[in-house]
Amino acid sequence: MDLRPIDLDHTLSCGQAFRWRRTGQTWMGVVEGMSVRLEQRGRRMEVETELPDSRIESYFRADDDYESIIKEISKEPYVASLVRRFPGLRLLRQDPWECSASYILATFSNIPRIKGMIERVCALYGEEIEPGLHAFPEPRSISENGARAETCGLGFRCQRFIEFATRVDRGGVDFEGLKGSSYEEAHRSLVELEGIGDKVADCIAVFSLDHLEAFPIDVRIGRTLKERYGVSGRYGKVSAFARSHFGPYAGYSQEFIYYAMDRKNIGPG
DNA sequence: AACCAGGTCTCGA
DNA sequence: TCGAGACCTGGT
Repeated sequence: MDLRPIDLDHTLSCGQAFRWRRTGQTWMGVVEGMSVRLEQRGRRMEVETELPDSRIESYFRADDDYESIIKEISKEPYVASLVRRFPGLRLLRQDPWECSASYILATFSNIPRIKGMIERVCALYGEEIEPGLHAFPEPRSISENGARAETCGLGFRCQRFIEFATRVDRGGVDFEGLKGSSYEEAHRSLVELEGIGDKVADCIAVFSLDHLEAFPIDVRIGRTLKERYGVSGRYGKVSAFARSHFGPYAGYSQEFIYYAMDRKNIGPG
């Protein structure tokens, strides 16, 4: 697929999505309930799936003007250096329901465990589309049999997860409306929901609702902002600084920064 | 084998 | 409105 530039390793392992797995040179995942295999080919990728190309292009945000976004966020010197280090890192356009449910589970945990929780939920509730490969479940499967979720090791997130699935199943979350509204409105509506606070709301906004100015601030991003820019304090204040400092595509900047921190802990690659 | 984690909620002041 | 504590438990 001529989606340039794209770097699959950067894009799929930077922490925005939890279910992609790399085996050898192949990345495997599930998009819209269909299995997808991807391989890097220079600055493009090869795609193997039954999903129409248009859906893959949408998932990888091919409609973004990547070059001009990179140019825009590169006005900030630190981000400019990261853009050079990690060319082809792209934001994804995830399904809002899957994204919300996943980030509700991601609360106060760590990535290996988050992946484990999500995989157990998929194995229990999701359709098996290939041997050993499950789709992300529909909200209804969860709401219909919430009790079984207790076997998934979700801890205190379990109740929130079931309640959220039930609400979505009943049409109680208007994702399309949230896409259409402003970032501020979307954020305000999302934090009303049980289990969704400022940070998770921003993850949902930027990773699935096309609000690219959303800038999720977790503890580590927070530390970086304090050390590098001297900003700290309440979420709303730091968030306002980040959106103003990094600009209309702050969400892209955030992903580069987050990935760079992650790399530092693992070691240079 | 302790320790810690992509935060959120609930309290008092 | 704001800051401090509690919080399930899997993965390392």
